[in-house]
Amino acid sequence: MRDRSIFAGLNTEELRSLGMEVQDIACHQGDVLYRKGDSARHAYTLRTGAVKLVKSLENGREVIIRLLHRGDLLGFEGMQDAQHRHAAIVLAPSQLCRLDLAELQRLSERLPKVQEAIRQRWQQALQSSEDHIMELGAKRAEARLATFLLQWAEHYPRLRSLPFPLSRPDLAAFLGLSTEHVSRIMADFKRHAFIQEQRGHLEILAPQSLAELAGKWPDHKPD
Amino acid sequence: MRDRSIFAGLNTEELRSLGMEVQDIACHQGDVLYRKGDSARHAYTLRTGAVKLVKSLENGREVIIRLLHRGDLLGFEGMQDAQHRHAAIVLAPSQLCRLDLAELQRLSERLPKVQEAIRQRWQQALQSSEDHIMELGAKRAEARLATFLLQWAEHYPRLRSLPFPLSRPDLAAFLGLSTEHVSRIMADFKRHAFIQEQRGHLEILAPQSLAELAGKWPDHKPD
DNA sequence: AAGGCGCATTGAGAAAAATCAATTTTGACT
DNA sequence: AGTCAAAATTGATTTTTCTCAATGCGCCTT
Repeated sequence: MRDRSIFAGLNTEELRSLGMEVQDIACHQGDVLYRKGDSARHAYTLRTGAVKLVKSLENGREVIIRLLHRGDLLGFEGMQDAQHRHAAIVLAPSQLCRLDLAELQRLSERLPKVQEAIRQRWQQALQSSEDHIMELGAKRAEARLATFLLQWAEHYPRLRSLPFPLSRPDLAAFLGLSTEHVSRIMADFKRHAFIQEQRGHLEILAPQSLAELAGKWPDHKPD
Repeated sequence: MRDRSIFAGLNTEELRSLGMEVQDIACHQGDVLYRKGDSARHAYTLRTGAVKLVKSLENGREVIIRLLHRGDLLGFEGMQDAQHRHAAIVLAPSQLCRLDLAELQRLSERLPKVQEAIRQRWQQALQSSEDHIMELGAKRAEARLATFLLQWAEHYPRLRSLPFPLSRPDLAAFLGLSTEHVSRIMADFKRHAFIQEQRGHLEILAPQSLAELAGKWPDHKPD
C-alpha cells in the first residue's frame, strides 16, 4: 500500500526523497479539507474514499461541482490561484496524501514528468466537468440520476454492493435538483427494482433499465 | 497585430523560429474547425471573433459546452486524446492561428514556459466550466440568461454595442433551455428595457437590473 | 416591389420540477 | 429496548419549463 505510486508515477518515498513534504491523512465523513477562499497551501491525492467539491451561490444554495474517487487529485487550483475555489468535504472514510503546494510548484518546474501528470489530471477534470454540463443541460431528472448511478458503479468494479455515502441533498446538489425530487425518483427506481439501498450501500439490480433511462429524452420518439 | 504575442508569451515569428508551424486562418460564421471524433492534428488560438464548442447527445440534442473569445485556446485536448472531444464551430468572422499539435507537444517538453502556459489555460477552461455547472445546477432560466449577457459584455469592454452572433438556438443550447423559453425571456428583457438588440448586436441598457436578476433565486425572499 | 425562406416570436396546453407541509423511517445514544 | 433527532419519504399545490402549432418579421433573391 505504502509503496504504490500516488502521483506522477512516484510513490511516497520517492516524492519525499525529492524534497517533497508528503503527509498521510485519514479523514472521515464530514471533515473539511479546505474551504472556499482558504489560502491554498496544500494539494491532495485521494487514495481511498470519496470527497465532494462544493461551491455555494450568494443565496446560500450549494452545488457539488465534482465528486472525487480513489486516485483523483484535488486542491491543485492552488497552483494558479492563491486561494481555493471551492470547499472540499469528505463523504466517506478516506485516506489522502497531502502535498505542499509550493514544493510541488518547484518540483514541477524541475520534472517535466510531474508537470505532464498534473496537466493530464487537469484534462480529466475538464473532461468530467464537460460531461456534467451535458447532463445538466440536456437531460431530465430521471435520466440524470440514472446516468449518475451507473457512473458511480463504474468506480467500484466487480462489487455487487457499492459504498454510497451520498445523502439525498448531496445527490440533489450534484444533479441540480431538489432533494424531494431526487427522493421520489430513487423511490421509483426501487419500486421498479432497478436498485436497492441499505445503510449507505447501493446495489444496482437492473443496469440495463437504468441505461435505457439514462439515454432517453423527454419524449419517447422511437422513430 | 502580427507581432502580438499569441501563445505562451511568444508571437508568431518566435514560434516559427522554434520550429513550430503556425498558420493564420480567417474564418466566418458557420465554418467548422473540427468535428467530434476528428483525429486531433491541430490546436488553435483565437485572435478575434467567437467560436462555440459543441457536443451532441445520442438523441441528437446539441449542447454548447463552452464559448470562446479573443485569446482563448482550443483543440488542446488533442495533447492527450487522439481525437477531438467536441466540434468547434465559428460563430462570427474570426481570425485564428493554427498550431501543429505534434510539434506543440515537442515544444512543450523543451520549454517549461510553454507547458506552464498550457496548464494555465486549461485551468481557466476548468474554471469556466465549473462556473457553468453552477449556473445550470442552481439558477433558473431568467437568472442564467441575465448572468450570461453580463458575462458576454465583459468580453467587450468599453463597447456600447456588443457583437452578438448567437442565435436563439445557440443560447438555448448553452443555457440548457428550449429555444422558445430563451426567446420569451429575451423579449421580456427588451420590454423592461434591460437590453436592446439589432442585427447581431446587443446593447445592455440596465446592467444593474440584470445583475439583480442574475443573483436572485426562485422565490423572492427579501429577508 | 413581391415572394419566399429562415429565424424569432407568441400562445395555449401539458409536462416536469420546485415548494411547502406533514409523516414516516432510520440510526444513534442512553 | 426506548427515546430522540436527523434524514427520507410522501402528498398536495404552485411554479417553471417544455412542446406543439401558428404567426410574424427581416432579409435576400428575383
